[in-house]
Amino acid sequence: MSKKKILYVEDDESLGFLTADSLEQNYEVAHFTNGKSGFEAFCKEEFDLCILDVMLPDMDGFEIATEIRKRNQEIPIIFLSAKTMKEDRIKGLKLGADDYLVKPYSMEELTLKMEVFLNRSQKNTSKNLTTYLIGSYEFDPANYCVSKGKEVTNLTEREAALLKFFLENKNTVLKREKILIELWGTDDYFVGRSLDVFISRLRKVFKEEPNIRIENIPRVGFKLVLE
Amino acid sequence: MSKKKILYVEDDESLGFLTADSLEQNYEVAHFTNGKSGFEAFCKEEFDLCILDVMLPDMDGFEIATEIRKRNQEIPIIFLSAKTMKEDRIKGLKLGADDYLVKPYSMEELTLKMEVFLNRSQKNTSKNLTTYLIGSYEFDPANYCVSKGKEVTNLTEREAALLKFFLENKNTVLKREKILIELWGTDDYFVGRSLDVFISRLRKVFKEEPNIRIENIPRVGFKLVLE
DNA sequence: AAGTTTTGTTAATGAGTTGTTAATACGTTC
DNA sequence: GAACGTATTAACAACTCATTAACAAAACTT
Repeated sequence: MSKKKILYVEDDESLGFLTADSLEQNYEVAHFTNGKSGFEAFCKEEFDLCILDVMLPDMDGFEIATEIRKRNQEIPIIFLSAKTMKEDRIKGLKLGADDYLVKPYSMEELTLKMEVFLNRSQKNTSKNLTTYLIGSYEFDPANYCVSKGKEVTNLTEREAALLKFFLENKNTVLKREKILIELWGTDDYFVGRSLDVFISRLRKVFKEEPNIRIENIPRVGFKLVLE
Repeated sequence: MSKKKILYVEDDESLGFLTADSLEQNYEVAHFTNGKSGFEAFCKEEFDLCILDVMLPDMDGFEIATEIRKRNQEIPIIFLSAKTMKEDRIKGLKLGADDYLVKPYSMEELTLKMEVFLNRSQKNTSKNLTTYLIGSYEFDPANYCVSKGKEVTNLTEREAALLKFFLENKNTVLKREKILIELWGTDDYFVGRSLDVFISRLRKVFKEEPNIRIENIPRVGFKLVLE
């Protein structure tokens, strides 16, 4: 099945490129950094879903949405906004947006919403896995628990999300910022420290099995090593 | 390139042996006639692709696939089924099958699909689009590591950057200045000495292989020589 | 050949990062 | 609003790595 085409208009450089990069794993992403070029792209090509930042140079997200809706009543539109402002939210939904995400949002949150609208039944199949085997442990991401024989350890939501992310990328280095944007939606000193705390907790869960390791690459990130 | 290993589980005698025979021209085939032994083989050996009949004694194709997916999210799985039943097809795909063939299928059809997945997974594994071969070592710049067989050495960020720069310019002289400006952004006495320290460390990584050398051209720079 | 500069290597240093545990804040449920 | 579970922040210990230092070896200079 071919990748869905996403129109993504976002002018914030760091957030935009990181998000686009992350989305490109599962979608074909056309990323524009100003309203006008984004809208022009919409007119030229066929997309499956639009993600629009509200505040943009040239032409704001609402204007783009208005024009898009004149031409296509079906295509899902998701707004992104730094503001929580209720009026914005309502304005967006009135224009025919399908959903609204307030920054900072996590990639997890975003892709989840996207999936709902694209209603992809057989998505990245490994993500629908019931359980993962990790050494002699079994991890059930839906139920937030890790078991070894009869021994069951409950994980918290974040612990489970982090572990799942590692498993989807096992044996490869995940950069700190990538993890943070994916799961927390931002990347600052404090969420960074939070990540370290969760890493520590996950290590504790698997401490008995020395061939399950979360290795640190200083100043870069972490790698889940399974041998 | 060595032959790809195929796990093939099919209980129908005449079809199974004929197919296995035919596949053996191009692949290394492990053929099992019941679910349990097929799955056990999967656990013991490393395969490149699985072909599973749905209806099998002991353990059906879906069960095998479920267990396989817990252990390996990447390996392509192709189901074979006598039934056209849509539910079966969907069930299979949900379990993470990559394709589905309805019997009777032609060998041509089967090998075609196999090739698609084998090529794809080959590309996928090299999604670290640049993994360099250095003698009997393999360097993965995205993962900051050098491996020789099962032995894996983690490099630091700087070591990896330097090694990558050398590999991009192997067998050519890199001026000190150029390396320093490229990687450190400046060129003074102290960063120069730092470079020398890193050169020394990289040499240590490859010290066992005498035909991997970082040669010094006095007052000019260094050259990575690979023979 | 003696003196000077450059490079090789190992070790010491220090800034910054990470590991870990505890304390606090937050949100939910009753 | 108390009790609970969780995420975040704080605090401090431990560690890592790039840099600097120190000294040895090699390469140039005169």
